[in-house]
Amino acid sequence: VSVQQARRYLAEVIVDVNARETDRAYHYAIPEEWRERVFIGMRVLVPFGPRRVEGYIVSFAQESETPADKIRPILRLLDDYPALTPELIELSEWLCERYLCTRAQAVQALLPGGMRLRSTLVLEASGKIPQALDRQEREILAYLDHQGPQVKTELLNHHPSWRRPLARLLEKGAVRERYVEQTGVKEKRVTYAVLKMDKETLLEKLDRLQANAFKQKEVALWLLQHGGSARLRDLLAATKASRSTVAALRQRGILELEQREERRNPYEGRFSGEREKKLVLTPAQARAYSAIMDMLKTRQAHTALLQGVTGSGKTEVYLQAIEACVQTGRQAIVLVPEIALTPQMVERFKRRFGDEVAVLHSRLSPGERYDEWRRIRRGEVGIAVGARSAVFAPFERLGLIIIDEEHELSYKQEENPKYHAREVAYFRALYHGATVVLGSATPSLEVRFAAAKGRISHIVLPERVNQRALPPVEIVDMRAELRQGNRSIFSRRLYEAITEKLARREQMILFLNRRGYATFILCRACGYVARCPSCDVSLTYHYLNSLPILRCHYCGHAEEAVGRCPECGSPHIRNFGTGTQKVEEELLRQFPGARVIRMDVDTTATKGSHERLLRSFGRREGDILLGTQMIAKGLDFPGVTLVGILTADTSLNLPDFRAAERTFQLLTQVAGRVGRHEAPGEVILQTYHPEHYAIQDAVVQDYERFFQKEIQIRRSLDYPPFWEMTVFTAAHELQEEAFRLAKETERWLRRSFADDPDVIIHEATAAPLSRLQGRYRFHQVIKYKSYRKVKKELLAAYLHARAKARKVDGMLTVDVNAQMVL
DNA sequence: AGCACGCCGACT
DNA sequence: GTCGGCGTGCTC
Repeated sequence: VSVQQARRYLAEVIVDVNARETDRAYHYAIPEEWRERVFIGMRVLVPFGPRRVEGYIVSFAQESETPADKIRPILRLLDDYPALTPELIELSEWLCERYLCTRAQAVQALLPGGMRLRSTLVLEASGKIPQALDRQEREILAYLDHQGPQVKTELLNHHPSWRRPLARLLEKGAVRERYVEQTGVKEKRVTYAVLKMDKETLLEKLDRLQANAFKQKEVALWLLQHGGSARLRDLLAATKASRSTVAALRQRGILELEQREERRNPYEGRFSGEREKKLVLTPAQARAYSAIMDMLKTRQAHTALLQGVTGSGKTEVYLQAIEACVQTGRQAIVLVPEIALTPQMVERFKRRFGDEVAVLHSRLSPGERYDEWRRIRRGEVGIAVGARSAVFAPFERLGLIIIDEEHELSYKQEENPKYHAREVAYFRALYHGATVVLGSATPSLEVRFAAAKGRISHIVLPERVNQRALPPVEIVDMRAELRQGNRSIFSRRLYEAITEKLARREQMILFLNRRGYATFILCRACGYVARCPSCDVSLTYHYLNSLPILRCHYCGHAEEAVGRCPECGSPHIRNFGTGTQKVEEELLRQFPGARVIRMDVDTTATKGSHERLLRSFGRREGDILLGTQMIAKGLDFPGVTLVGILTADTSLNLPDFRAAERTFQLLTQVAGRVGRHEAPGEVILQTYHPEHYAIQDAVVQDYERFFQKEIQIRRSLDYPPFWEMTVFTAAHELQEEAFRLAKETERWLRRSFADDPDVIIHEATAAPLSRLQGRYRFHQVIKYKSYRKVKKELLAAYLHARAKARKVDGMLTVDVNAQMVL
């Protein structure tokens, strides 16, 4: 240690500047007085050109190639502990290589967003006024005097012409620049009042107080009753005392005020009681459990697919494996799709493990998130449950990573770094010798294929815990309905079922994968369809506070809906397709008195609304839960006896190679919401493609049959899992330019991989979403057998094409191991 | 990515 | 002459 300490002269620092040009370590001097307190992985504030930015120490050095006069000292340590562990530093490096992102982006993904430092340069009048000032200089000074200090970049954005006169004012000293660092979330500190003497001394001392010091006595006794220390706020509230009373007690040395750190606990006061007991495992569960135990015990990296139908008790296996893992002093991460991270799911973990589990999800405040993260970082908890980014939970003795609903697309991040949580889990498992368990009723083709090839273990839970058969699924051919004159959203069969369930006061779930009112609007006179002005999609009809508006689901553009066709003026303009809003309206019309709870992005936008709606349905305050994707997963309501899938085809018609897989998974998932308890359930599935294999196989819940068919298609069309796919996307305001950029990428790739049989380079083509936010989009797809063999060339192609795109004001992005091609 | 600098055509 | 737009280069 002492040798290392002695050598801490220079720190190699990654700066939080997201640019290729600055994507490397910079050397900074470590001020002498910090040499004992500086560690690898710490966040620091450093000068960077004319700016100050956040940086991360990735190593120490004694000497540097950089001339000594260029090396500047670290300005500040941002934490008193290293935010990044050595493993996370390595992981950030791996993320860059794997997903072709910058180091700054990689590190940002690893840390809770709220803790990032934001530095702004603020201008203020110095009060010193030189004599010779021109008109503009006087104007700026007057502005600053009047409006107070201004953020420099904002000021110059509003008044670009002020750049030069401002520079002169700075030189003359009439205006000052000052850096303001917003440190991001910090520990929450709360003032406590603490008694400074024992009971006897206190009572004695109180006796000797003046007779009229009622309040002081009251406060001191209250504090004594409450264990000698309490939050100052609580004390003042309870005793109705004022600060001056407390100050008087302080003066007499009776109590002292202390700043204490306080945890922002999102589950304050809940789950503190008795822990839920383990359930008795079924023989199949016990076999799964012991298979996982065997892998854990080796302390070597292992992966297993845990495949079990909905209701087969995967979660109980997870819980017991986690418990065993934690008992041996190792830690566990559980990933759940954000959409399935419902209160029900969190409660299950909290009831079992109480405060031993840290929960990370998007509905926490930045402060709560930071505190949960720090409990993990300090090793105070052994378990982290969360969505995708929880895979970065900074544990140092990781033993087990569970990815539930492994097939979910949300495990792939859509922004840089475009990582897949499963791949990050593999990296971490290798580092720690940990076990990865991938759980699903409908595994992704990649994972199921890996199990078939023996690359990962395959554990199967063949039946439901309660031995209840899966609910019968009935297909309704909507084409036949139409032929027989039923133009309603509800088939006659579904209509009857809803009527019957309502009469019996049973609950039901209706699923529709589309929000809004109508999917598009069309003029029957001239064929005009309302489209987004900046994206290549039709606008969706919504009601916002009972006002009809047209909205783009991709960029958020909204416009008022008019009763006449803007092209030909015809009044015969009407809605086609159906969204959740319209279904809700139809339900209320056709089933008067039915209580409908609608759940989609529009009704769950505000904090807590998601939980509120679910709880309300759980308390049977609604008969029908109508919703999109978000009701497909993780929900468990004993009273539900009917699931209606209004159109099973929406996802089937997506122009993506995973359309069939997605459809099968979604239908199986939704059907699984019913009949988990005593009441038998049924599922009614409406479709225009009853003969499609994804639908046929979902109806009988035959994953294996689906897998066999789909894997053959993937093989014959050269899709994953046989090839990995990387997609370059070129975007430009002009269609020709976007195409040219994609073509340029294609050309470069073809030159790099001449006739490599392990690489397939596709022709540049228009993206299915051919225009987005005002830019035309073209794809360039490349497939390969081994990333290791192509990564250098991929990076070169990317940098080349990106540089070209820059020059013409275009965009070029890359998605390594793309999961979706839209 | 920011930010400053410096060049150059368009104005008072 | 100066103003304002934009390309270029640097950041330990």
